[in-house]
Amino acid sequence: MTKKYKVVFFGTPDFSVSSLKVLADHNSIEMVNIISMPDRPAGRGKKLQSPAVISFAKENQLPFFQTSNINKEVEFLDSLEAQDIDFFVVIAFAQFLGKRLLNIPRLGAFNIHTSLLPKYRGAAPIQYALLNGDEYTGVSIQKMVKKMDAGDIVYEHKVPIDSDETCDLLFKKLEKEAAHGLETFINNLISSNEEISYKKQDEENVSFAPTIDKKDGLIDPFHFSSDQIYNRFRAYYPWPGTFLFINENTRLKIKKLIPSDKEIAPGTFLIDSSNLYLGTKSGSIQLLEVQLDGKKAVSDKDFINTLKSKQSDLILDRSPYA
RNA sequence: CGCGGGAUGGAGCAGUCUGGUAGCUCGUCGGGCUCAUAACCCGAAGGUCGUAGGUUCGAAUCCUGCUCCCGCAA
Repeated sequence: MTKKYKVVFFGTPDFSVSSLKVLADHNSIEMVNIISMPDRPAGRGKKLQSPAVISFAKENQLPFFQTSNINKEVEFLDSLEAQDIDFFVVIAFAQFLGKRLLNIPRLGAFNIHTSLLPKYRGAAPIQYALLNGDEYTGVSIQKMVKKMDAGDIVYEHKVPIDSDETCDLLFKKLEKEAAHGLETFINNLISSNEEISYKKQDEENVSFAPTIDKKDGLIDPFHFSSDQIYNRFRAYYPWPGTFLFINENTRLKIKKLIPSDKEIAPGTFLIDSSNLYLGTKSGSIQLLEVQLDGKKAVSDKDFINTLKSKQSDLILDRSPYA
């Protein structure tokens, strides 16, 4: 009879579910527990909602545990320590694991990180790859140490980024790649009799990808070129999204845009038949789909129709850049 | 009970505060101009104003219930 590895999973959003599924379906793995954040009020109406990982656990009748700080759950840690856990898998958990926790599993805690470490340590590696216009990113699995995302690498895989790829698409792609990477790593671990090869991270080339702030979604045509804004748009789609203010403090969300060569004065709108452009520091951006608060997203054509019928001008509110 | 915006011809909107024959920019169809056009000119069709009820001589407009959509916040 083959040995069953006792595994504890840590994760929270949709993104974690594919990897959790790999573990749950693996016939050499026993899911000891699934740990996630507490239910939170979310959506319009603020109804309580479970993290995606917990919904999965419930549907599949797997044991789970929810807490806002796992390190403080003393009784729970006691019980884990008593269970001879083989390893942890951590993906998009949104909490740090303290020393005591990291010492529990026999083989270690393995974190799936969606960049090629040591590049983009931190919370938003996928967004930063897009923000910087990178042509590829990847999936790394590192054996966790106390320092964030700084552990030795046990698996890595390069993933190309399409030049027009947006964050939502890249997330989906990397969710699959992450799950595939986890599966590969686990199968190697088992078939090699736990001979894991570790690669140290090159501390010279570390970079960070800190949490995205909502107000970073403001488009700044005075300081950024059309390509930079386009990268920002791709990185922040759909969250937090990119936006700017028109007329007087009216927020205009940009749902779709592409860079353009048209040279227009920075911060100036140009309506050319049914196309809408905004001049940037270099080149311009063409707005293809926009949305006003409380309204549905509309095409450039529809937006222009309304402006024409109201005979109102479209001017950029410059106050956010002052 | 988290806060707020919206529903008007096929599309996007104005009109609602201060009730009185429904308008704009497009699209569609027909005609004209043109070598030609997604351009320009002329004309036409198309709406019981989300839904149910109430107030009124009269409701898109005021009041109440309901349904659906969206932004914020998480």
